[in-house]
Amino acid sequence: MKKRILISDIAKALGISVTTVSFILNDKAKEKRISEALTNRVLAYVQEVGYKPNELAKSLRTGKTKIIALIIEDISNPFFANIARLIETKAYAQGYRIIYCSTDNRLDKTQELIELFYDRQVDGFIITPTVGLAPTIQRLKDHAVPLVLFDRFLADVQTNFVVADNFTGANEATTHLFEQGFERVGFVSLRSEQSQMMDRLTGYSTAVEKQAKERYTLEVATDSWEQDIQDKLADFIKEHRIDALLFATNYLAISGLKAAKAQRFKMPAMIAYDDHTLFEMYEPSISVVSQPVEEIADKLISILLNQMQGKSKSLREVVLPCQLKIRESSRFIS
Amino acid sequence: MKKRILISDIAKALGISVTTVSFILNDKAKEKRISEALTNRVLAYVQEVGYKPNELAKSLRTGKTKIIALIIEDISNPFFANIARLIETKAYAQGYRIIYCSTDNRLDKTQELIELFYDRQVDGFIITPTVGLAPTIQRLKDHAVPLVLFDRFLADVQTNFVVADNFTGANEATTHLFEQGFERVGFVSLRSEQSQMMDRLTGYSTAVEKQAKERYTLEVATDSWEQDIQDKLADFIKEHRIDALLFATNYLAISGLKAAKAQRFKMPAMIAYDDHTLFEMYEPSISVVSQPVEEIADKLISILLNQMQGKSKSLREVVLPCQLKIRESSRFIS
DNA sequence: ATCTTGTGCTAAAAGGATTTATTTAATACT
DNA sequence: AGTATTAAATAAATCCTTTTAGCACAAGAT
Repeated sequence: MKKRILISDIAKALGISVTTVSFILNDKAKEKRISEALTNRVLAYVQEVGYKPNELAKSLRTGKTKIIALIIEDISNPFFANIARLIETKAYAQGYRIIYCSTDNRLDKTQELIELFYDRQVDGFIITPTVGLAPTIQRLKDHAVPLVLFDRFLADVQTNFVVADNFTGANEATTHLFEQGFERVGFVSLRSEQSQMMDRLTGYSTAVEKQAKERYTLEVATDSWEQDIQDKLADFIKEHRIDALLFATNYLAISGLKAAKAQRFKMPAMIAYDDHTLFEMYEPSISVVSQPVEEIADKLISILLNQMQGKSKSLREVVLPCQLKIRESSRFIS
Repeated sequence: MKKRILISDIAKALGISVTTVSFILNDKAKEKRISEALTNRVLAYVQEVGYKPNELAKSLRTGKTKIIALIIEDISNPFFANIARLIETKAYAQGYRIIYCSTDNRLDKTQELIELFYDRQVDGFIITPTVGLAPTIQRLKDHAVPLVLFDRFLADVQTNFVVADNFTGANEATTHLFEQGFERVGFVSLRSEQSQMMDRLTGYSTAVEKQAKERYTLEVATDSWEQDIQDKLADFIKEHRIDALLFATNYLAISGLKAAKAQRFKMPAMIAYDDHTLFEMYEPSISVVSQPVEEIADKLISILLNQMQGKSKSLREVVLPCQLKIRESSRFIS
């Protein structure tokens, strides 16, 4: 268990000053006019003894931590886990590490997490905001902290964000169901004012109106029990004699499938929002509106890096198109 | 964008020394015999101005970061994502944050990550080790870094670990298939020397021998293409006229299902290792050997916390029982 | 001979906390 | 009265870097 080697050890060993070593290690040798001979000697020695600077001390001095905070609804949801994975890879390639936490969409927890990571001086934030988070986000903005929201945005504060075109996604899905010949198309979503949920609802409603059909919506409380959701869903379908359904999230759709299985009723035609291995493999395979996860992750990172490196101060509001993947579950069977 | 308030600001405002404030804030008022009156005055003022210490400076001085590194095969795999979520929650409750990275089971990347996080002075490590990682782990041990492995362990170095009883899990699953009346039970696994894969293979082999039946194994290279895996699987099943299969990982099992779907052959009876939403909902539902994720996460955190808080230096090697969840896919249909 | 300019390097401050060692004042004890 | 003890607080060192400001010397300009 030998002691960590310090920059001062290097300096002492070579009989030069700490400053010089630091300059050389931070690629400022040229700029600071350190001779090439010495530069090479230092580099060689550093290599030889395997010196690595103490990142904490470095961060303390520079104010940069090379850490990005990922504050996300739930890392165990495949949609978020996949994005997390992509973000991680891209950040890593640029020398950034990810520190993350799940919020469960709870405002208090989210606020606390942001505060906490802010105190830890992370270099930037990627956040799926909860309703009511605007003041907290505004504060980050006031402190000029690089940040970008995703999956949803906040109307009350202007920030960078990357979201999918949820209106069009839901609209096209609904229209597709009507075009298939279904008449009583329902919409199941979360009781939430999150922008993505609102947009999906509006997308559905607009499509229904255009077809001059009836609207049937079911809003599930975010903190409901699984069993409760299943019961409500079954009732909803039976009561309104729904013949096709659009689910606003993948887990609601899964609850729907579970309900049908447990209570032995036939699931109407359906489309889910956000793809999932299950939907691809299910019998019948489930049609979905899928978000371009790769592009989302790409945009998130590139916007954030730009902000962090001060290359661009301009606001970036990115809306990416969704893709309607038509599979078997939305087919009309007369 | 006002300036951060420092501990020295507090001291100045109250006309006392920085030392005193620090003692009070670190619950050492009693021990250091700071008068109760002053203690309260300081606490009140700190509360009032909302002072929070700079965590970097704190960490630099104390050597503690309150950060745990989670170095995991792949955060987008539901099995790992679920465990990550549980670990996160438990760590959070104890004031620890998680910094994570996915390794893809690549040795070089894993080594680099460990080195990196070590330099960042994380307080502890939770790692799914790759083959060949023993020297790196040994080095961490030499430096007395708290760590615990999971999902698999390394034979060449003694460390804390938490794994499932993979031998018994695979053994029982295989035996169950024979008991159902299947004759030609195959085993599909990864070409890997990871302990959990070896144990599952041994579990299968032992069960086969006990029944005096034939062994049929297929080992897939870890870096194979999806299409390649599917082709190999289809060939394997046909060539050996397999009537039941045990899959060593959930994603191999999913590849199997995809192959059957794409190439339109009937999937033999099967059991998968590690549960997945898909398996629960699939038609027929897929029997699985499921690992006790909650308990695994519990043990991991409690062992790590114990180590970090110096409560226990003893080695903890935890092996938790798996649960065979019999569903439809392993039923014999004559 | 003096002044600039440029080269190559360094001493010391700064970043913001914790902790060790010490001081001061007050009280208790012969 | 003089000493020992204790309570209450603090100055200064420490953690390990980066960065600012500046020194010493040589070469060229006036």
